[in-house]
Amino acid sequence: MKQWCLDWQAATGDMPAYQIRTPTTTLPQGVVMAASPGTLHSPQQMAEEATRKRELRLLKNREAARECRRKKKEYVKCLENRVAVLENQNKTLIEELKALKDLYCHKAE
DNA sequence: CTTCTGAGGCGTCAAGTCAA
DNA sequence: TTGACTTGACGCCTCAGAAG
Repeated sequence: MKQWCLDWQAATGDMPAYQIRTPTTTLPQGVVMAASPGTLHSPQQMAEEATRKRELRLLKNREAARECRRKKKEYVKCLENRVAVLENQNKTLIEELKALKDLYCHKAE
C-alpha cells in the first residue's frame, strides 16, 4: 500500500475507492484464453503462449495504470476541496474572533 | 509563421503488497 | 511461495500558449 493511498481515507473520510473490487470475469475483446499448459508441445507453441501471456499482462497493466491515474486525480481533487473548506472555516473563525474582541473592548470602556 | 516550453496523458517496467 | 494487483518512475507524444 503506497502512502497517498493511506492518506486517501483521511482526506475523504470515505472508504477508499481502490478497495472496491468487482470480479473481473470479462476479458477485453481480442484476448483469447490459452489452452492449458499440458496441451502445449512444440517450441513454437510455447513461444506463442509466452507472447500471448506477455500481451495479456501488458494490456492489464495498461488498464491498471489508467485506473490508478484516475483515482489519483480524484484524490487530489478531494484534497483541494478540503483545503477550500478549511480555508473558509478559518476565515469565518477569524471574523468571529474579531467580532468577539470588538464586543469585549467596547464593554470594557 | 516558427520555435520553445510546460502541462498532461499514455505505455511500460520494476518493486512493493497482499491473499491464497 | 506465487500470482495478481497497485503505483512510482521514466521516456515519449501531443497540444496550447508565449516569445521571437
